[in-house]
Amino acid sequence: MPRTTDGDGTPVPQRLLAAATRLFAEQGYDRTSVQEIVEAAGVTKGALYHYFGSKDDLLHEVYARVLRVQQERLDAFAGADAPVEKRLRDAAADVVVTTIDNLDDASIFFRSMHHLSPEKNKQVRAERRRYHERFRALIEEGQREGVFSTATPADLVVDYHFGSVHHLSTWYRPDGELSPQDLADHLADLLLRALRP
Amino acid sequence: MPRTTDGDGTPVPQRLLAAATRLFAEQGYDRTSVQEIVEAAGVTKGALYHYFGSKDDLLHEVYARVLRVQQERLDAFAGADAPVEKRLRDAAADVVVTTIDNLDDASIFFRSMHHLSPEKNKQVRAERRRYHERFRALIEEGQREGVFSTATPADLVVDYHFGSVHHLSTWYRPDGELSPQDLADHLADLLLRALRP
DNA sequence: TCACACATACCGACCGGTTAGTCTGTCCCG
DNA sequence: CGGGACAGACTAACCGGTCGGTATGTGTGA
Repeated sequence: MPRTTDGDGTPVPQRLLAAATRLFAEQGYDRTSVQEIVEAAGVTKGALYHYFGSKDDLLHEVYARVLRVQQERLDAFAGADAPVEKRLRDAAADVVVTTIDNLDDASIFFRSMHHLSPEKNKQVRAERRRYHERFRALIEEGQREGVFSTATPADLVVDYHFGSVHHLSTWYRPDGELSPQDLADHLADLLLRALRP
Repeated sequence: MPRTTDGDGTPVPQRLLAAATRLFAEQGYDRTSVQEIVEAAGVTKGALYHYFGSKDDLLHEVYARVLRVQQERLDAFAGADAPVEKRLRDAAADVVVTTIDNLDDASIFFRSMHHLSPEKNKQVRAERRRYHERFRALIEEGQREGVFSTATPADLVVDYHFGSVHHLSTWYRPDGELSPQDLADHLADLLLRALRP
């Protein structure tokens, strides 16, 4: 039997990624030592450097995974067959729900991006931009149709909305009385209300 | 002549604080060494530890300064003699302008808060809450008067707005075509539009 | 079917370098 | 001449990453 899955059923690379995600979110990238990560995953440094090129590489993998998932979901909502108000509302609410579902990823995202090497940072920013642009296109579509106000430039509206989404990890408490879906509905509502002509 | 001001006219503690602020914002708290700070301020470690108890202490001072300034400004705007819509709009726009004026402080704030020791973190959160509550009271006042919609709970609206304000340091580029005041007007407008009954 | 060759997965000691913080001493002002 | 304001050498603790080594599995040719 290959060691890759021993002890626990999940393969070692995934276990390392999961441990790193949790620890990065809890203590920050710089404050998490490679030693801590491998201990949490039940392996040693040899295993980590067998699968990943560097600690930085590990962080990059976390980002790549999140970005991939979010882009896929946005594309699905934005490309649906429905009026633009509904598509925007659904997309805006969905990003809130999935962000809450992965609050660890979110806090890593907005706190640790500058720890990535310049080239990887550039790569992440490029993917991030693609995401924003898809969202912006949705708003511009509604503005052309006349269902959204043109008082504010679309890209500003996008940054306004995502600013608060990114900050969810700072103030949202899962044990509060507001369910993720309720919160998502409220935030999407705020966006749509701000866009009323 | 006391050494306290030599070389440059500004006192050593302030020079240390200014250097630390810039470096923390540029590279993050953990990636900035005490050695770098003292070199940038033109002194040595002896001076730093003469005035500050620890590196953590230095970060806390940065926070304290920002919070004090922002609270004062908010109190002034919120307590003015004007209809609540105008007071909220002015306060919402002002926080954007002053945040842009001190983008370094802002990026430290939202990236490095978790580096503070638990007790200092608690202290900062408490002051932060006071600030949010003053802002929320303004919204609730308008809701009672019937000039703001009650569709969304006031504290959610506050978090929505400040989420994007905190994220200004991520995406706002001072060399862009949008002046700080223009941007502030747009963001305040988005808030007020979302609150229309 | 057995033996040999090789690859993969992982261990853990180790290294060069960095860091926050300390401590002793010096200088200068009142 | 006493004490505040620093200088700067020093230390003890880590940290990311490397590397030689081992155990297990897999493919292949006779």
